[in-house]
Amino acid sequence: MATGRTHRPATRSRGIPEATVARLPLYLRALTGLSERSVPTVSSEELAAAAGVNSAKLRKDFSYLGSYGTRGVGYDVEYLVYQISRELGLTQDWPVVIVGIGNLGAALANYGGFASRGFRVAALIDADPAMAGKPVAGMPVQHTDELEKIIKDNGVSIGVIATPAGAAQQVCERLVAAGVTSILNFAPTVLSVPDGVDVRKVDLSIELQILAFHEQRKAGEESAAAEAAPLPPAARAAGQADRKGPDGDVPAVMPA
Amino acid sequence: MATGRTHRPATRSRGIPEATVARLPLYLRALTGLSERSVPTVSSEELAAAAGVNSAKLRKDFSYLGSYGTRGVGYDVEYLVYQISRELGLTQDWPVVIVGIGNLGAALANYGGFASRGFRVAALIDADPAMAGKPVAGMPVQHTDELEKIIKDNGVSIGVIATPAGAAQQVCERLVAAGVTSILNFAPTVLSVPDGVDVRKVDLSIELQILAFHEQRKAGEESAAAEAAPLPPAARAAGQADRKGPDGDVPAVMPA
DNA sequence: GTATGTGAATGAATTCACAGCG
DNA sequence: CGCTGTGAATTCATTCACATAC
Repeated sequence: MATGRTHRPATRSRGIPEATVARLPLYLRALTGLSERSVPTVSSEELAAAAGVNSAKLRKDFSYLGSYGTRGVGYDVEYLVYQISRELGLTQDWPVVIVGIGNLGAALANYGGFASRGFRVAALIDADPAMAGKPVAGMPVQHTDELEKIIKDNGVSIGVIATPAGAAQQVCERLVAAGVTSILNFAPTVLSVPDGVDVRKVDLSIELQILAFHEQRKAGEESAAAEAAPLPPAARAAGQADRKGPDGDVPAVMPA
Repeated sequence: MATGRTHRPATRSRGIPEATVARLPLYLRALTGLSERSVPTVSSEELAAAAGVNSAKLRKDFSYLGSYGTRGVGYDVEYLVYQISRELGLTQDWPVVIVGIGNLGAALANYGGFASRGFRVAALIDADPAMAGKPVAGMPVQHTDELEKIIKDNGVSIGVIATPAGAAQQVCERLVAAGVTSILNFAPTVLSVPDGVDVRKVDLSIELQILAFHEQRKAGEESAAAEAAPLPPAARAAGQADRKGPDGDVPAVMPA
C-alpha cells in the first residue's frame, strides 16, 4: 500500500511479502488469545479460522518465517507468539508521538491497544496553545514548538498524525526532518515523503465509500430488471450495460 | 481485504477490480480539491500525482469505468467527479449507525468527513444506560435495546462498530439480523458474518505493527551487527524445531 | 494417521509500451 | 503532436495438492 518504495532488492533481504507482513499482526492477536487461555498448540486450520484467513495461506505465510511447526501436530503457541513478535519488531519498545489532539487524537491517546504491544505513547502534541499542559489520557499535551525536541529526546521513529487535513503535510515534514521514518496518517490527505519513510493511512471515509460501492451493487443485483434505479438523473442502472461513450446519456449535473 | 465473497460470477458483472474500487475514493478526493479550485481539466499525470499513484495505474483504473477522458487533453474534472461518485454509490444517501460511543465512537460521530459525502449518521447507540439521552455531536445517544428498531426505521444498511472487542461479535450479529449488510469494524476482533455481508476493518494496532516491521528492518539494514536476540523466554518444548531459515542462510537481524 | 511445508498452477494487480484519437 | 485507452508482459498473491516428517 503506502509502503515506501526503494528498498534494495540487492541485499539478501528477508523477502517476506508485504501481504504476509500485513497478516502477521492478525495471527499474533489470535495466538495471544490462545495463549491467554493456555492453549499449548494449534493446527494451521484452527489458527486460520481464528484469524479469519484460510489455512493454506497461513501455512504459506509461516513458511516465509521458517519452519516453526511440527508435522502431524501443529504449532506451539508460545513459541509462535515469540517468533512473530520478534519478526514484527515488537520485542523492542517503540516510542510514538501523536500530533493533533482533537477528538480523534484524544481517542487514540486513550486507546489501550496502543500501549499493549511494544508501543508507548511518548508525547501528545498539539498546535493550539490553549491545549498545552492539559492532561489527556493522563499525559500533558505539549505544544508543537517542542516537536523537534521531543522527537530527538525520546528517539521517536514512529509518528501518528491526527491533525486536520490542512496541517498534515506540514506536520509530516517536521516529523520527518526531526528523524521520524514511519508515519501513520489519519488525516484525509496524501502525504508526500522522501524515500525511506513509510506512510500508512487510515481513512474512515474511504472505507465507507468502499462499503457503499458494494452495498450499491447488492441492491442492484437481484432486481436486474426491476427499476430500483438510484435517484440521480443519469439513472443508467447498475446493470450489464457496457459503457462506452459518455456521449449518450449526459447527467444533469454535467457541464456538457 | 475483508470483502465478502464474490457475488454472481456468472452474469457479466461490472467487473471492477477490488483494488481499483479501493482507489476510487482517492481519486474522488483529489478531484474534489481540483473542483473547488475551479480547475476544469486534468491529465492522468497530474491527477495521479495528486492522488499519490502512478499515471498508468490511474488510466487503467478509469478504463474500467468507461472512456471518460479526451485524448490529447485529459479529463473533465466535474464530469469525472460525477461519474466516480455515481460508481461509488455516493449520489444516494447512506444512513449509518455508530455502535459503541466511547472515546473512539464519539470521535467518529464528530468526524466531519462522515457527513460530507453521502453518509449521514442516523443514530448513535451504546449499551451503557448512563449514556442514553446524552448528547454527542449534537445527537442523543440511544440504548442498545433500540438497535433493531433504529435500523429498520431508518433503513440503515451500513453499521460502524466501535465497541470493545468483547462486544463486537454480538453487536455485529444483531446488526446483521436487523438488516445491516455492510460493517465497518474498529474493534480489534475478527468478525464472522454470513455470506453477502461485507466487513471492512480499521485497526490501529495492526497498522502500527506493520510500521514497526519496516522500521526494524531499516534499523538493521546498514548495521548487520545489531544486538544479539535473546532466546525465547518461553520456548520450551519445541526445542528441536529450530528454524532452518527461509533461504538457509543467516537472517540479517538474527544472532549468528 | 495427521498436519506441515512447499513446488506448481492459477489468478489478480501492476507496469510497460504503443496504437489510435482528438 | 500529446495524452488517453488498452493489449501484452510482468510481478505479486492465493490456492491447490501432495510429498514429507512426525
